[in-house]
Amino acid sequence: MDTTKENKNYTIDDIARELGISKTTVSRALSGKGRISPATTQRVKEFISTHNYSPNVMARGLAQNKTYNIALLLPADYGENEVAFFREFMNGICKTAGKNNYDVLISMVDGQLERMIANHKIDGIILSRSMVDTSSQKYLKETGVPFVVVGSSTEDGVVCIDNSNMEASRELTNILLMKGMRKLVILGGNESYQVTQNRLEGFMNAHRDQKIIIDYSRVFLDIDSYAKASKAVEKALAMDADCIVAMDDYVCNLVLECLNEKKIKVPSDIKVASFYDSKQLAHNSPPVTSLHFNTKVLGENACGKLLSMLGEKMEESSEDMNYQVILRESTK
Amino acid sequence: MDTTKENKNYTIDDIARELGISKTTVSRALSGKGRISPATTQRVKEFISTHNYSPNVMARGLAQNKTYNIALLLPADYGENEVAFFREFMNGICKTAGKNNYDVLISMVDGQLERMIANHKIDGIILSRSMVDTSSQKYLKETGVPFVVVGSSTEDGVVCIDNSNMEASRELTNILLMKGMRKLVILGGNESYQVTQNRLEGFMNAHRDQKIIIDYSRVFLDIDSYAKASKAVEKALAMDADCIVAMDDYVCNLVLECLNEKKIKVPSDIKVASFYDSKQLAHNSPPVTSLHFNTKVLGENACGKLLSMLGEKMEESSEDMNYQVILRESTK
DNA sequence: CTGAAAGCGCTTACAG
DNA sequence: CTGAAAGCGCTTACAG
Repeated sequence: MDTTKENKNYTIDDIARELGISKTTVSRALSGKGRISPATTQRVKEFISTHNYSPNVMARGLAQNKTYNIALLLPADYGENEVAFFREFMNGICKTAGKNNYDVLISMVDGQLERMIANHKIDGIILSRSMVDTSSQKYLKETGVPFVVVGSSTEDGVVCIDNSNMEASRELTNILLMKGMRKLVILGGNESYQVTQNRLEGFMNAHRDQKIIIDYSRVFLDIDSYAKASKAVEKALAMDADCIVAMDDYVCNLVLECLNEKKIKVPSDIKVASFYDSKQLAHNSPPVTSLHFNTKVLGENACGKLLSMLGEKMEESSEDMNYQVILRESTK
Repeated sequence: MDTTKENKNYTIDDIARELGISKTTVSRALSGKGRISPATTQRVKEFISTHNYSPNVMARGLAQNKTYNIALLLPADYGENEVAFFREFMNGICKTAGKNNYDVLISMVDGQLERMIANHKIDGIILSRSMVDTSSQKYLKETGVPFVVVGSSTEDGVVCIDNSNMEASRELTNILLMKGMRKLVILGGNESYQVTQNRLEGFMNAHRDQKIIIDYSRVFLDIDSYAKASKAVEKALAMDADCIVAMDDYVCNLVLECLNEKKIKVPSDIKVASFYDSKQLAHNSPPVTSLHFNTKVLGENACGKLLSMLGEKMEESSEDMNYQVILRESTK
């Protein structure tokens, strides 16, 4: 047995020859398809591990009409606050892709995805948040390349994956209610967004869970300016709410500014919580209770979903829970 | 002529058959290798464009023993201020990769790169800044896969690409000198870093360009704390410098803090410039004059370099200039 | 449980 | 200028 570094790139033919069996058998021992005697399988496995063989994925791809690549479509110019999102998201995707022997191609310039498809370089696509305009989804449907979109889609027949906004919001709301708060007011952004609906639904469901009656007079949507936030906050104060729940960090920051302006103290005068975390909220004084979503897990889930669409059987349940409630001083 | 959407995936065989020529000829007409009559070439080109043919890159790869993929090695956990860097960098890489019909695979989890290499999925690698520990470079050298590193390397025989720190610093310094400043003081970080040396060299060269004598009493390196910055700033003030040049934004921020603390006004009492820009500097009051590097161009250059190592003939000069001097109020 | 053979869609000596 | 044929390294009916 030679201990020198193996530099030769073994092929399946080499193995067959060295082991005195056919390459069909080698192939099957490697893939686990078809019945092969345990003994032969064993011999093959040993050979490949001592000789450091690894199959040529390009060749396998050609034979199987697969590439073992997926594309991740990224916006070319995402903003500062999304940047952390995309890094973690990519990280999660890479992780589960790698586990399943897939690689991730990135596409962030015009025409790149089209080229990948034309060149047969990918088996599937992940459309990241904010890349999901309807026309590109229509285009993708036409090409027939499987894809998942992160977020929500209005197109039908499109597979979406997102943070579990409803469940998470429900959980945070439940916790607030269990802490004894009874009069929660909720402020959110664009009413037509799916995410707004989901978060609101979670909020409502929690009230139902605890048999607490709530009506829409405590719901303020389409908050997209300081002025609107200010009005909503005034109403909340007027109705003597004990906590203001913001659907996202943007709205929450508006709320905090309003309260600050009006010299209302958090949490002594009124409590505050957010359905979406951000560094600012964590470092606010006082720090704000909020939901924290694990974007890496979101990436893992998105990739897992896509791979199973590609016929891969995923090992673990690929739908890990990806949120947690972080209780901070603002609801003390 | 059918106007229906072409769904069939044409192969080179189909084209050959339809056109009544051999697939050898089709292949050559497509690749431009070997002599083919202009007429046949024309016919083939027409056919492929009307029938929307694009070659199967996996198959071509197998035949040529190439993949038309490059890997981009990214740190899994880069910090906040690097995040913008990596996005732009990736953008540049994608752009020139795409132009040359290459795709870029991302690798940010352990073992992923090794797998890509073992699986024959890449032709070359770009090691991004802060991924350049010596051991991985040694490993890569062993594998024989071509790679470029961004930044500087101490390993020999390694191809590096970086911002043109020397040239850029020289230019900014020259501009300051031409504005009439005569006593510049420079503060920089870790002396052993290549980048520090390059920036210092540019600073010195500019003085030489203008026949201005300068000695090392005006150079303060290894500034890595407020205390050290403060001492250097005091000395600068004591020697009546008219401008403090910081080698990077971190050092520059220290300088600004010191000046602020000492109630020294910029630019009326002393001017300030930085060899590396950041948002903070741009939004400082007053905004700080600095060099701005175009990271996207850096990415394009890195990719161009790698592709030419892979035997691709690059179209444009792939070594675009990637910096510019931004004059702001701090040197008014 | 195993093999011979055809095939995946290209490229490229070699021969004309 | 063009083609027939072998080959890239795998997989997979088909046959035993």
